[in-house]
Amino acid sequence: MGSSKTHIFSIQQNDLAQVAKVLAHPARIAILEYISKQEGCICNDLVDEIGLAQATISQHLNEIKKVGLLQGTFEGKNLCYCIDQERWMELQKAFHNFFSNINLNCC
Amino acid sequence: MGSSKTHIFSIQQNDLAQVAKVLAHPARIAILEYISKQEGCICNDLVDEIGLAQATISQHLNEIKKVGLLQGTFEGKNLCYCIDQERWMELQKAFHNFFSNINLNCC
DNA sequence: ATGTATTATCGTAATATTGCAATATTAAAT
DNA sequence: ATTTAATATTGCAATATTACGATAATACAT
Repeated sequence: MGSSKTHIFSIQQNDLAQVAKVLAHPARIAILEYISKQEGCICNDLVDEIGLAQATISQHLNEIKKVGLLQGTFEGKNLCYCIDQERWMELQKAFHNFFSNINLNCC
Repeated sequence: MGSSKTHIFSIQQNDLAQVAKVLAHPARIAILEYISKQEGCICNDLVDEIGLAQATISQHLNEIKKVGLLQGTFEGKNLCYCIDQERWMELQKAFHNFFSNINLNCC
């Protein structure tokens, strides 16, 4: 074996896990934090800022994009990555619900 | 290579990523949800409930335990796993801060 | 002490992730 | 059309994760 048995879990459980997986790497946390600090974002800045190879940064950006957290628009010759506000708040709510709905009165 | 370059990131970034990693598997989401629904929790119930082998469940529980989210106390002959309230709320706050501190006014 | 039930650990195989160099693609400028 | 700069893709190696059967350890009951 080795692959996750996703089919035995609910869509909600798989979705939350998938989003958490994107946040489960410090480089992607750092990328999201850095993008949010800028007014815009040129990807090459990220390579200097984060300290990973350009190819690696590009792959991480792709992972973030895959869960819908990035919007990319062109600005001159440079690609400008932005955080998708609507999706961001959706995930914020999903995590909030997960943490809130857990019943802690045990033992 | 293949291993994460954790040393180039901040402690905060690594910590949040590590916790997210625990939530990055539907089985662990399901386990946490199930434990919270019970008044107590006998691990064997989990095997029936989740649908993974006993060894696999035990490993997942260990991952959850490693980030301090579980308290285990003995109750008769069965081990009773409980969610650690303090740690839970700490993580809730960490995620809340992460989502809140991101500045979305871009592009 | 022995048997039974529950949980943990070990060993192993399959798959996924991480990272980078090399190369390709893309867009703008000359 | 060529050159230049930025980003994406490919191919590969190293490491991590997921899963399970087999086995060990633990706790309780007899």
